[in-house]
Amino acid sequence: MDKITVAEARRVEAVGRQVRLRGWVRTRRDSKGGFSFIELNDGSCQGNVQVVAPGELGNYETEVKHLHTGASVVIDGEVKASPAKGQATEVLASRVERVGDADAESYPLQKKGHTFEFLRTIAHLRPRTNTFGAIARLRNQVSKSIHDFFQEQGFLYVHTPIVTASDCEGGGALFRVTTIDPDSPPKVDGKVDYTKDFFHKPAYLTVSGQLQVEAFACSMGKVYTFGPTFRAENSNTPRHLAEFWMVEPEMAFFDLTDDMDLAEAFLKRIIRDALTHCAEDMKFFAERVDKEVFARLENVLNNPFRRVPYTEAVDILLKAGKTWEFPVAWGNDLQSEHERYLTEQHFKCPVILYDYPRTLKPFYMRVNDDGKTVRAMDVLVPGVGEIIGGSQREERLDILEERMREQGLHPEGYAWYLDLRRYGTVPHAGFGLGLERTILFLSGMANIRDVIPFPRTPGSAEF
RNA sequence: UCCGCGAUAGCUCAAUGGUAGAGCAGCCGGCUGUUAACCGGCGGGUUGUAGGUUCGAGUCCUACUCGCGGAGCCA
Repeated sequence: MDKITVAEARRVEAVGRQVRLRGWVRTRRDSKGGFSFIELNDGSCQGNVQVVAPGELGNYETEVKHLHTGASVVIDGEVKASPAKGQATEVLASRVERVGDADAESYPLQKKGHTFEFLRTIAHLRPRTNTFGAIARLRNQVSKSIHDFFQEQGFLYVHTPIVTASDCEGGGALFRVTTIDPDSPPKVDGKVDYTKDFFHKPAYLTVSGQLQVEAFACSMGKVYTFGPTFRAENSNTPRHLAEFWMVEPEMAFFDLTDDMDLAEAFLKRIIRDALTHCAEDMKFFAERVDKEVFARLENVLNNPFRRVPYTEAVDILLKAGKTWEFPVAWGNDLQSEHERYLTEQHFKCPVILYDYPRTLKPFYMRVNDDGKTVRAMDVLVPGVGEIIGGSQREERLDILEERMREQGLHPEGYAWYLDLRRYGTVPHAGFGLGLERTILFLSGMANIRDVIPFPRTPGSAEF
């Protein structure tokens, strides 16, 4: 008697084996011929295994015929080739143990489909559905691909801090971390005295591990960080979360071209792995979620990413003969409508835009010789828009300080970061990829709240 | 944060300002190596909240709450 998964039991090689299966009932169909069919799922794969429960079972009338959707069971039996259409194998049960019943009157999941909006209100039960099981497995695969890709290339995984005491990229997008009693905060000169706080200064949840991971790139060479990231922006859209996962590689002695090469290879690896290792789930997405998903992924996989300077992109947009909701002009940031036009209609393939105006990008991006642009790059893909943002970093101390002042930042607050340029500075580059947006792209799911187990958005931190 | 749409049974949705319904799910029965099974019966409602207009409001008006879509910000 081997304990096996539903995924194993569904394979024809399992025929003839005596096995034990553990899982949850998806549906039950009774036959007056004196037996029942139980669709069993244990999360190991998209499909269920059909269990045939004969009427001779001692608990057939008392328990088996009353197994509801959602009940947990242990099944002992023999895997057999299925005589009927719909599945290659089935399990003839010699024992069915009901472990935990699920009251049919109150259990919210039904055999039939539910809207994603409704499932969001029962986020603790939705992994028991086809779609969210598939998402969970895909998320796992993408996480594994991220580690595999970088580890195989000799990258070092660095754990950057979740709590940061430096107010990195400016103002209001940060969650404050404090142990101060909000009802009676210590005060000095009428303002809250953060020197009395846990860290003796204001502290926040990280918005990016980039600055810290640069420190390790400038000593270990090729490194990456992969973890949760927090934004307190009041964005209520299908593409934003207050808590999300981001992978950020950072490489010493890399220029912007090296950075683009890596980003392109990385994205293609993630897609290839998903198609190879999540084939059944990807097929489910193509059939039930987004019919275009394979075409879109093949397009990205099989085309070189078109690399276009920002200045050229602006020219293309100006000559497109279209009326834009937001004006196109050199120095203006590109809007969603512009990015989508470039990747979906003009080039019809993935596009990497680079060399953006210095006024549009953060202080740490390297200034080009023209003095007007910086070595920034954004990867745009059809169907989603921007999926990766990166840059070659400014390694020259004097220019970096100048850029900080230009953007109203105080170099004194970044002493440790400036030390990386003061002592043994090197050209280096990196990028960031949002995990959830990648899952949206891969699955064709429409709402980012449905590709993370427990979404956190403005006004919502349930579960 | 701005603009738009919505909220009715457990779920998905109907209902000219005039007695709140259907399908699915559930329960009971029937039938069947079934496949989102099928057939019959039964139970199920403070129509998001608070006001207002009206003889009469699920329906019209106001505010609020929540959800969704678009935009901004961004990953």
